[in-house]
Amino acid sequence: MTYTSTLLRLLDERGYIHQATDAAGLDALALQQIVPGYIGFDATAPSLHVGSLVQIMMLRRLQQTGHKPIVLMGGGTTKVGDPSGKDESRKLLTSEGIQTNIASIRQVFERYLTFGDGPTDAVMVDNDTWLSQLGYVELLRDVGPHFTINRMLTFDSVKLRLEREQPLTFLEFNYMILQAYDFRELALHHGCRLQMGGSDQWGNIVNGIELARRMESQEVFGLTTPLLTTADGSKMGKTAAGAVWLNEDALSAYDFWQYWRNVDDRDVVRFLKLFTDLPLAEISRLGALSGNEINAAKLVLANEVTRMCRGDAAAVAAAATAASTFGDGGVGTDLPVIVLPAVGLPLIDALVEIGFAASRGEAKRLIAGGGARLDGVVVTDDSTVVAGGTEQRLSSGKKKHGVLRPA
RNA sequence: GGACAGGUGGCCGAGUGGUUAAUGGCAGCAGACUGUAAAUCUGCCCGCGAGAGCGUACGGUGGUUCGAAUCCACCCCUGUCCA
Repeated sequence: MTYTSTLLRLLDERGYIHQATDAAGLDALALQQIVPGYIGFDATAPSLHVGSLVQIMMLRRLQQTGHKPIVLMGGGTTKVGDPSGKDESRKLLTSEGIQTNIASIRQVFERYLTFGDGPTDAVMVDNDTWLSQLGYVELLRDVGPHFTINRMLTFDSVKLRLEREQPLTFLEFNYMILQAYDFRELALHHGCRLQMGGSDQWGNIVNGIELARRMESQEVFGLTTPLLTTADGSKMGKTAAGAVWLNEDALSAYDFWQYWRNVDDRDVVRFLKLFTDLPLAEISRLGALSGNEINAAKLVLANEVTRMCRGDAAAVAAAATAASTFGDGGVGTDLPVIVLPAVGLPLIDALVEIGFAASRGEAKRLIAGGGARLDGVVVTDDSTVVAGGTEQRLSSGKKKHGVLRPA
């Protein structure tokens, strides 16, 4: 399908579109007016991770093409817990915890979007402000008639849980209703005409559209992104060390940069389109690189994404550290550092302290397996004590490096 | 409330009295090969301890036994069907 609006053309070219409820209608709307569009985000953790980055980028694209992004924080829905794609119930958080998380998450959005009061400035809203005001009886009366259980049972998020014979509580079952209510609320009070989200949110989005239509006679649209998996089929954003967090205090810029530097060859072009602002021509040039040369494209990817998410200085420092660490065996400024006492430090303790091993036993196994290195030299004796006095580079395998620095 | 089926290590899933810290798979870590990629192959994969070993662990609590994830009792939780 060819689009005429800059919004849909951009989204289409760069690979954001998976499904749309009425692509032609949305295209036409985007030509006529500023389209306020929203995406909902969890507030379950103090930081979002790379898994949410496509959605953040979608909002950025919306703003880039002259429309208005609405960031919906799920302060209220987080109290309930989204059953979509989860095979077990989520822990419930306290209100204070949720508010702290929202404040922390907002910092990242400020790097991607321009907030303010202008017509295309981004706004952030919290669905707790209206959800917590809802009365049960009123909700049943106003919203209840628009949902049938028959239909609700057909949604994948619900079906999956039932098929797997896993519990799905009434609380979670109601999640889709609350989420649908959000769309109706935003349509009513913010003129919102579009909800976007991952493909797993399709059911929720469609519900919201129907509810807005039935209650407000307002035509609104839905658009989903492909569920992003890495080329080897795993969900994006999880690595050894855990999730790839967007907030600086949750994951260092160096590790963040490394994540992008190490993506699968097959993902490079796709990621450049989705996660950077580089022109498509430049991206296809980079994508044409083959073999060893593709590493140049990965460098660009890591630099660009880190710059956008963490700022220029962080990106430059991370790149420099990587160049030094992998290039000439030096130590960059971004590597993790622990203090090396003058009397020295047992190698096992150093590995644990710097975080390369979770326990002393694990550290020993690492050493026994030939994975521990001091200044690039493999150490196989687990009783080794690192001598104090001089700075040394401690490594676990070839990729994880840290610095032991005399006090 | 009743009948039945279940609850095992991060996940899935074997195991129905002893050599079981518990088969296998996934995930993870390390090694080889490479390009800080993928695929493949190899080793490791509860904690403490230099080691012998010790401590914890199969929903919970008690019990039977020389010995229990495995048997018994009660309890908790989940599912399916019935009321």
